[in-house]
Amino acid sequence: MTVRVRFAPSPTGYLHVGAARAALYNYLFARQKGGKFLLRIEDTDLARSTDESTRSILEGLAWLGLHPDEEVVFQSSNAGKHRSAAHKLLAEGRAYRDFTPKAEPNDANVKDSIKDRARAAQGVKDMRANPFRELSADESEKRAAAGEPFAIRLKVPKSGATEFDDGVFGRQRREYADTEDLVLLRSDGHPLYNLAVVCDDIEMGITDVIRGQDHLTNTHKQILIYEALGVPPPHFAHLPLILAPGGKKLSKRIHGEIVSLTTYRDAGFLAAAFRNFLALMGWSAGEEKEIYSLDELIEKFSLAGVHRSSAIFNYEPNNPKRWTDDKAIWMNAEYIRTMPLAELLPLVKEELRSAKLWREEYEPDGRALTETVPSTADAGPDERPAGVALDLPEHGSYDWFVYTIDLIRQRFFTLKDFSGQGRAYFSEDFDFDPAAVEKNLKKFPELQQWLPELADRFESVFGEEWYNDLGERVNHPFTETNIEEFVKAFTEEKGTKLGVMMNGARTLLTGVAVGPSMLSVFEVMGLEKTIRRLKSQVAWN
RNA sequence: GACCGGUUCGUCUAGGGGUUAGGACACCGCCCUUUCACGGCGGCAACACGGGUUCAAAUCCCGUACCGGUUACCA
Repeated sequence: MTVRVRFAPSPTGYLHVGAARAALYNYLFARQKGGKFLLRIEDTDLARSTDESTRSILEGLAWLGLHPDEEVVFQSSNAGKHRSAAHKLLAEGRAYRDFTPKAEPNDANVKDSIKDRARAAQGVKDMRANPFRELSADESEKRAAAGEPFAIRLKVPKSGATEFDDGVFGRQRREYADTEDLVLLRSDGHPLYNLAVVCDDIEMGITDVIRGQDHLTNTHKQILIYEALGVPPPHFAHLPLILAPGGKKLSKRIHGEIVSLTTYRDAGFLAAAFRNFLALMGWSAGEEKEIYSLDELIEKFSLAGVHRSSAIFNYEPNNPKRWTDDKAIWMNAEYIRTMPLAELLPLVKEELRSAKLWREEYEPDGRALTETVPSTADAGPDERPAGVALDLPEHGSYDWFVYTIDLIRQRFFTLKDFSGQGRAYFSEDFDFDPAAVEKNLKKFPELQQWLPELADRFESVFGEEWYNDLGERVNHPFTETNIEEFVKAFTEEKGTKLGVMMNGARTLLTGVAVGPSMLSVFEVMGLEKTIRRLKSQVAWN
């Protein structure tokens, strides 16, 4: 039988990282088994469901690359079928009308009041105590016909137990006595979750239900419904929950946008990196490997490798450096510095574009950024693209762009860094990090004279261009080797350390204190910008 | 309260009767270096507790503690 799994979120907010992980596991499972991955939006809670939420879920899944194989199912459009299933069970005597007046929902703290009520009952509640359970069919019909409102409840047998083998948690058993006569249909005619899920899963031909552990006890109720309906239940597998630091459930109300998938997209995470991180939250292939491509995840994934214990999603709200799980941040950085440039470049392009830093010259006709480009990070000056080593006019070209990105990506954590920390590479309008100015400039006041002087020297040595008859440049090109020799001599002349000069220059050129080798920075900025920025007094004021 | 689960470094985890309990992130130190959040080397750091079973328990059994889930005419 072909495997068919589904991800079934309710559209009552953004896509939660835990839900995203459930979607991912479903997807991996389906792909590995050659099955289908389906999406069903459980929008039966009219009061809380929103279209915006549905869009956000769809967006999030698309970002992660989890595309459903069939048309999206909206649960609300199946309400009629759910209703008739309930009535069928009623007609067969497997369910009954409950004329108990509906209790008023006590607002915000429903969960707490339920818990309190249960605690007060001391756990000795008789689940079969409903007086309408044994009401005669005639009487029941009569009252219904008279217009008295009623809910339909499943008639759970008095003795026995539901059992199933969970793909993660193993054999599960629950006495009927512990399961109430659950409501299938509300008195206003709306089907309830457990009925809707079962009906839809049957209708969609779901073979394996992989979902959060919070549904583990629901499963027993659902099996009861399958049995009443006379349909064999699918396989079930429940996933451990993702907790916040301190061991509490990761929730929107308490933990805010940290739990939303879109937060990560918007913060400059790579989908591949976050997917990789998510896959490892609660699953392991049992090997010492951390970086997995999607294909590898599909190949290696197994329910047996899913843990039974919940994982903690670590983060520190007030620490900008650790605003989310540090392993997630590390993994994103790892992807940024090691992934093929052809995959990274288009993402950087998008980032620069949205920061208004993108220039069409970086991707001229016939040179798509998606074409395979070898990393030049370890290449010597002679092996680099021509446009890089020769300063203008190639400066700002495709080759310059590719080389620059490859250079600066080594120390970046997110795509945002390309437009933030890396802004000075693409724009004249960049800020100076006060800490960098303090540490690298103000601490050495002489630099205010020296650096502009260095600029003048640069100009006289590298500025004029002479060419021979063949059109080859014969004077000093502004390249690492030449710059190094020159700056060293200049530093010696001033009687200071090379580091002082270099770091001062770094701050003026890039606005920050960290980055690649300063020689590369000079080269990549080009002579013109280097001179202008070394002379600028903006940072000094 | 009841039912169901869980508990290996701070975090993610490997290991499922005999291991110096392994890796990764984070952290610390050293090296490289013009800086650095790159890289290299090294370090710190864990089997919740108590009983059993066994020659031998992180690993199997029981109990306790703690944590989580569920206990709706929410999903």
